[in-house]
Amino acid sequence: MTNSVRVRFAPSPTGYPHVGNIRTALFNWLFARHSGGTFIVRVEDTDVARKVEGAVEAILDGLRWLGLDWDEGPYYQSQRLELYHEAAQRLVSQGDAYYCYCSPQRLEEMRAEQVRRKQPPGYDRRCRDLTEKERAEKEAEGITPVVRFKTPLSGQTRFNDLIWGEVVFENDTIDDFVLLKSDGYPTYHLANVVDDHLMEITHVLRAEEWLSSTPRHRLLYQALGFEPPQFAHLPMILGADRAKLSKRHGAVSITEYREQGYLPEAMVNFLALLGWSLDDKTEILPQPELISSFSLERVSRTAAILNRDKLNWMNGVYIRSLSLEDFTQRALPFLDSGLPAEVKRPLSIDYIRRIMPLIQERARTLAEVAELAQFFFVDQLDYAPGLLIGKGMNQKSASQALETAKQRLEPLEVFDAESLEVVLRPLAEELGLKTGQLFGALRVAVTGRTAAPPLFQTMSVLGRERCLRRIEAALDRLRQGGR
RNA sequence: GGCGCAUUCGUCUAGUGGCUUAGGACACCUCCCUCUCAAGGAGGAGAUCACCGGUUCGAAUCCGGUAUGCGCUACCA
Repeated sequence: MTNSVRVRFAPSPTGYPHVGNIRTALFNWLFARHSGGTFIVRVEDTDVARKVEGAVEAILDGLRWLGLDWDEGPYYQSQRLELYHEAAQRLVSQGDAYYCYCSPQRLEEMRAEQVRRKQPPGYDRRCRDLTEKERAEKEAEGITPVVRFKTPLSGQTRFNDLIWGEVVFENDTIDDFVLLKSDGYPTYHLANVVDDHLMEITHVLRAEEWLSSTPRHRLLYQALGFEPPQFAHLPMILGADRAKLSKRHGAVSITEYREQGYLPEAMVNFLALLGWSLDDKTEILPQPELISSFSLERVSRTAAILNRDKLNWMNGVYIRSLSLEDFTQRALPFLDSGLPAEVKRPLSIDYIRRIMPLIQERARTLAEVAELAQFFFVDQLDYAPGLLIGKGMNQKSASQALETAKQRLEPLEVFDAESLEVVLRPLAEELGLKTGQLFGALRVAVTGRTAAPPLFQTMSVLGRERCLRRIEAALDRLRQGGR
């Protein structure tokens, strides 16, 4: 198959893998998997100054976590420098590029002047038509030049973006951009075009911020005699204030989402729906459905804001869909790191297995599991004594209720949910209380909170001794509170 | 400043000239279920489809202008 799809995810290791980049990777991956094509990872490490240690691993980890497996790469542009040099050289000898000896200072001053005069900033092309003699003089001064592209001074560059339709740019608005920097590294523009050609990329799916650069790339393809790929620019993901995503928007790195207990499957589903939709109602689309239904035609053109509430909801949906064992295994590390230090380690897996059914349907993130289950593990419960006294009750009736309950529970041999219900439900009526009142007092006594999993199941897991001890402690609190 | 692009409930979105009194989801509110919470069920509120003008028998959908926002305008990607 000569015409099969080849796409790439081309991150630059200048920082953490934020959700916008990851969403771009996802769309590339979905597009490749949908069409039976090839997904390639290429690290664009051409900016030596901004390179961040460990960034590549973080990016690759993020992809692996989400299950975005790649078929080729990762390739590193820093290891392919000759290729870019050759291309630049060829462009120079063809007359499509030239050496520029302007100093950074001169460029900066020039730009400042242009801005001051409210003119469009851009290189003034001083070195575009240097004579051999002038060039030789500059070389003699020991200046290492950059290579600039000789952008056509007139005409238009147009292309048909798969998502945005036909886009037209006037060539005279594009300046002579740099292809090769003086440190020998290529700029994004050169490296990107050379590699996309060499790697036979058929579709370039990248963020919208590249739309304005695309005419430069088209011009380069043309000058190099390469067949350009199809372009599809993806809408951006913005922060809640509609500004470009940055650290102050909270979690922006995909690794943070993992740490906060989001499931990769939920993350994939959620991210896929940021800028893409199947129809007017389908929200839950697990990976296989995503792959089979993904299409560029249904990618939207408007920037999206990441809605945490909806992510939380969706993560809850995925958590509930897990098998109990799977959920337990995934929750384990979060329990281990989230439970107070005083709780003895290693945690008992058997005990945890009995707790998790009560937690699974209530957790929206794995990180919440530790908090939701904490009272199952700690020795001392910490709560305000007033919580023991429910609506329509007072200290006396609360004490009496707990005291009586304690007496009835003590002789119980079987301490399962059913037996507990048989004993406690009638007790409420006997005490002249509503079930909510009795159970509420017991719930607080036994869990320290007013919202918890169902009482009988909870008590059953806690066990008779622990329940009795906690009820005793609650009675103590009530007595102290009354002094 | 120049160039490019966008604009439907708070947010994600459906919608490509009549099927639309603009549909769904999250969040919010009410009710049901119920020992609390969660989940689930039933309802509700929430969008003059940015604005102005035009084309048309008919426009969220087509055209023009304005506003706002975003992106690019680096020897960053």
